[in-house]
Order: sequence, then C-alpha cells, then structure tokens
Amino acid sequence: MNDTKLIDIAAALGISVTTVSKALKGYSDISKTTRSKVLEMAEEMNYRPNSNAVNLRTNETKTIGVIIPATVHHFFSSVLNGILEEAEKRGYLVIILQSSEKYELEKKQIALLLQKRVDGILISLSNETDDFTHINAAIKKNTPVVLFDKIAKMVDCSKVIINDKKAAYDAVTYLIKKGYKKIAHFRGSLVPQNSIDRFLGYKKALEDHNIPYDSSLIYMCDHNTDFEDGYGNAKLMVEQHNDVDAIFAITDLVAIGIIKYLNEAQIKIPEQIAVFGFSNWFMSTVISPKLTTIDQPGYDIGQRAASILIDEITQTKEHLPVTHQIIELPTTIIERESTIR
Amino acid sequence: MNDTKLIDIAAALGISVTTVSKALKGYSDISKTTRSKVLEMAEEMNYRPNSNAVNLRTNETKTIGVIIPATVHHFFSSVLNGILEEAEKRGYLVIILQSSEKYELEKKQIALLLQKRVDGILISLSNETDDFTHINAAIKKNTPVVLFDKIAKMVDCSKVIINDKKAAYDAVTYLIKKGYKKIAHFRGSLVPQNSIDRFLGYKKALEDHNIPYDSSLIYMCDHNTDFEDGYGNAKLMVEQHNDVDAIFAITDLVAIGIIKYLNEAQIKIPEQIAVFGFSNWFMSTVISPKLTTIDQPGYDIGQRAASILIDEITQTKEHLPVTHQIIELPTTIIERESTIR
DNA sequence: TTGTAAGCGTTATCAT
DNA sequence: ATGATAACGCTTACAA
Repeated sequence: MNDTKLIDIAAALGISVTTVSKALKGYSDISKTTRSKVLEMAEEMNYRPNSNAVNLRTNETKTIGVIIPATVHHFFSSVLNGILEEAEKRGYLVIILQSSEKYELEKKQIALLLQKRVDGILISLSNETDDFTHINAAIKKNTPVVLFDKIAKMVDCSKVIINDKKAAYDAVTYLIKKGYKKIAHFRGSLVPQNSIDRFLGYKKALEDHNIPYDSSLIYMCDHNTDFEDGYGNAKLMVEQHNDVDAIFAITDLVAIGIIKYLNEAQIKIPEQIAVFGFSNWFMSTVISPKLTTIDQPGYDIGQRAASILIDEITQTKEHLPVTHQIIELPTTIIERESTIR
Repeated sequence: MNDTKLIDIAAALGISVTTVSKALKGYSDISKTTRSKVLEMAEEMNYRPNSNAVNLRTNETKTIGVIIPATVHHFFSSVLNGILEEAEKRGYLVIILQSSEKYELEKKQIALLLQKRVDGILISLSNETDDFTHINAAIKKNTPVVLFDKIAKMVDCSKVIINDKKAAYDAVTYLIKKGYKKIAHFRGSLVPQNSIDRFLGYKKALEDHNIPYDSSLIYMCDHNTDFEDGYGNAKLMVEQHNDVDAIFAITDLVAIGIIKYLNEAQIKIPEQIAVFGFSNWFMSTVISPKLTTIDQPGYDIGQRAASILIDEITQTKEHLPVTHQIIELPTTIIERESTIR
C-alpha cells in the first residue's frame, strides 16, 4: 500500500536516486540500459511521483484556479466545459471556486488560490466587484490572470469577451428593422460591464435610427433571480405602458420570465409584444414561442481563456515577454418565433 | 514580490523558525508576548504559508477531487453547487474533472487525482463504467471515496443516491391512478444503475397494478443526446403504437424532446398522450405544457456527499474507524400540466 | 519558553 | 554515465 518513491526504485536496482530521477525524465546523460531498467522497475512498482514534492521543488502546480459567479447557470457551465477540456488537453488541473456574486468571497478566493500556488487564474468578476486590488495582487505575484465575460477594463491582463455593446446594438437594430417602434429594455444592474454595454448598445441603436430614448422604458433586473425579475417587471411594464411593442432583455432567463408573464396575461407574442433575449440557452429553443436571442459562445470563451492563460503561464515560466490579448468572440442573432411577425 | 516565508519573519524578529511556526499555529508553549509579536509581523509582512511545503510535510492537501460525467447539465451543476458550498464551508478546495461518460478517461482521472494527493474523491460513474478496479485502487490507498448519483453497488464505500426504483414506481403508479392505461417508457442505456432502476420501478408499478408488461413499449435513449433521443423515439413510437396514452421518460431532457415532437405533430398533451419526466430541471417549468416530473435534489446530493467525504477524510486521518453510509435522499412528484387531465 | 535539527520526496548542481 | 549533496518551505521530536 505504501507509495513507491524514487528511493525504493533506487534501492531495488542498487543505483542512486539521482540516476533514477534522471532516467525517468529522459535525461540524455543516462545510458540506454539503465534507463530502460529504471522505466521497467518504475512500472512494476507502480511509481507515481509525489506531486507535493514536485510542486515544492519546481514551484509550479500544473493547476489553474477558476472563479465564476455561479455554476448553476447554462452560460457558465458551458464556459467551464471549455476550460476543463482545454486544461485536460494541456495537462492542467482545474480548481473551481464560486463567488456567488460576492466581492468579499471573490477576494478571499483569490488569496486562497495564490496560497495554493496555482499557476494561473481565470475569473469572471462578480457583479459587486468594483475594486480590483485583489486581481492586481495576483498579477504582481507573477501569477497570470485572464478575465472573461465579466471583466474590468482597467485591469492590465488578457481578456476574453464578446462585444456586448455591438451585440445589443445588433439586436435592437434588428427589432427596429422589423418595424417595432417602441422598444423597452430590461437591463441588469449598474456595475457589471456587460450590463452597461448592453444598455449602451440599446441606446445607440435607438439613436442611430432616430428613435428618442425614453428612460421610463428601462426596467432594472438586479435581484439576481433573473427569471422573476423578468416576470415582475413585465407585469409592471404592461401596467405602465400599453404601447410597447418589443422588449430587449439582458438575458434569456429574464426573457423567459417576460414570456411567462405575457403568456399568462394572454398577451400575444410577438403580435402584441416581441421578445428578444441574450445568450442562447438551450432552454430558449423549447419554450413557446421559441425565443429570438443572441448566441454567446460560452464553450469557446472558456476554451480560449484557458488556452491564453496556459500560454502566459508557459511564457512567464520561461521568462519570455508576455503580451496581453483582448479576444473578442463573435456573436450572432438567432432568429426564432418570439420576434417573427 | 517575493513571498514572505517563516524564515523572513524569524529573521525580522531575531527568533527561530520553530518559534514562529509554533506561534502561528497557536501552540501553548509559546509566550503570549512573542506570539503576538509574531502574529503582528506575519500580518505586516503579509505571510501566507506555502501550501506545497505544508502539503509535503503533512501529507494532506485540503483538496478533494470530483469527477462527473458532464458539467453542462442542470442536475450536475446543482450537485456541483452543493459540493462547492460544503467544501468552502469546511475549508477544502475542489478539483473538477469531466469524464464525458468515458471509462478510460475516468480511470485516468482517478490516477491523476491520486497522484495529486487529493484527500478524497467524489465521483458519479460514467455510463460506460462496469469495472471498478480504479475506484478500489483509490480506496486501497486510504483515499476516501464517496459515490453519488451513478453508483456501483459492489464498491465498498459511502454512497449518496436517490431511490430511483421507488421514484419511478411512484411516477408510474401516479399515471395509472390518473387513469392512463397504456404507458410507454423511454429508458436510458443498459449499464448505469439508475437507468436500470428506473426501468425496474416502471415494470414493478405495472405489475402491481395488473397491467401486462409490453417490451415493445420500451424505447432506448442511449445516444447521450437525450433531447434528440426523446424527439426521435417519440416519432417512432407514434408510428408504431396509436394507443399509447402516457410516456414515462428517464429524464426531463428526453421528456422535452418528446413534448417537442408531440407539439409539432399536433398531438395534444396530456389529452392524447401524457408525459412524465425525471429530475425537475428549471426548464420543465417553462416549456408548454409544463412538465410533470420527479424532483431530484441535486444540491442536497452534492452537499451530503461532500460532507460525508470530509468526515471520512477526518476520521481516516485520525485513525478512527470509518463506517460507510448509504444515504438515500427523498424524491417527490411535481405535478404539472403535462399529466393533468 | 525557545531553539536545533531531521525529514517530507523531489530536482539540480557539481563532482567523480 | 553516475552519484553525493544541497535545497525547496514547512512541521515536529527532542534538547536546552
């Protein structure tokens, strides 16, 4: 049961630990014969290097840390999937932490990851986060950080994002082109960049098409229970405005809440009110009416972010210069029933 | 930039490393004054113990490994959520690995986790897995293992499950009581225990209510794309049997595929065919008709599994006897539109 | 109450 | 081509 270590192999073969270590790692200054003897014996004794010892010695853990606001969320599980596959491929393990949208937790978790000596950190910021010293602390410790999805422009590191402003602009422009005249926006809270950007895209699209911006058509969905936010605000909106003919929602989940309310209130979608979502969750294909939305490539975001992070880890280790990249992944409009009239 | 270590604190205070170490860990044989001096200096120098060194020395990593078949899956993300919260609470980190339902990968990943010296392993077996030597290897190395959801009865370790057979029995009994006479079952593949158990529950319910079992009413959904399995088999079933009045599906996703086909084929749910799912995904509340299903407590499963694992880790470390537990979490029927007539 | 020194299992430097 | 030895940063008998 006791794990085999180098010294056991050395003893079994009557040679030194050094030789065993070198042979195992394929150093050129070991004779072919001893090398194969060592390999064979290692196999026979089922030798597995002790990662803790290796880590201590080499000061790297082949592990990356990931902090996301929530796991039970289709978008983040897609991202996670991309991260896990890329990490697997490149021989890294992944430690997952959930910030639950709490800044304090996020901060604590960064500290934890640094203490664990992860080789790099992938993070999508919590909605609360508006101070970035914890992120900068990691960067200063030479631990590469890549931000994805919910990023902060001010932090100097690589980022993988979509162009939220453009995507929102495209969505609203699409609605306008379809002939919708009075378009409400169900936005997210004020802090996260993507919430801001989607709002700005909405506004710009109106502007560019000479539709006056009306702040009473903006509904705030910031209770972190997007579905109910959508439902409740849809109800409110119907009471306040009887002439809105389309809604651009910050998230599919909000959109689904809206649809649920409108269905219950017997308001026809899209005849009376069209609904446009954001993210293209699987769910949006199964509700009725099927939801028009923006496809947000979660898997790709995760995969690219992990890939860039691991590149930077390698570069940092080899003392090569690293240049940060801002990768903007394309989004597309997925047209479905909820806007087709 | 350079991390503070014990020796730095010792040097700054003109005392020994041992004293610093002991002071930091609150040993009783250190004077109050030196203790507070050390604490203060550690704080000031922003000391963080090097986990690799601690791990090597203490031979524990305060990390648990989790292997799940897939992350992009509402049930597993709920489980993950439960695991992450419990681990966080008890001071453990979590390494996540995805087996993608592949036995070979699962085997490799267990080896990886053992090499990383995780303190314990949580695993839901892949559908392919029918050999358990890799699991037993971990157990033999004194690394506690807890199986959840997709378990193997033969493996001697703690398990957290639901009673799939009973849940399925309840579901089908419910349908029978509602007056449905010809009930089809869309089952999962042959290997995983939960697929077998749900099938057995279905069969037993028919038997107990004197409804003859008809194997032509069993449709196999084993392509790992449950949604399309449901869709395709629903189509097939409608062609083969014009008198089926209810379907019990192994999973909500399969059920949603079924609903999608029936809706397209203008077959009324539940008037012509009722549909019963399994898992209670969020999605099942937003499709139409809303899906009757079995609530499977994913969060609780994860939380309990992690809790038991950490208990066993602690017991093992203290050389206390550990007794394995089989925890069976209750499921409930969530009645919605798809079966109410 | 404090300190010395050994040891955890590797890797890497420098001799031989 | 091989090996002795130090070092990674920490914990812990044991000694003082």
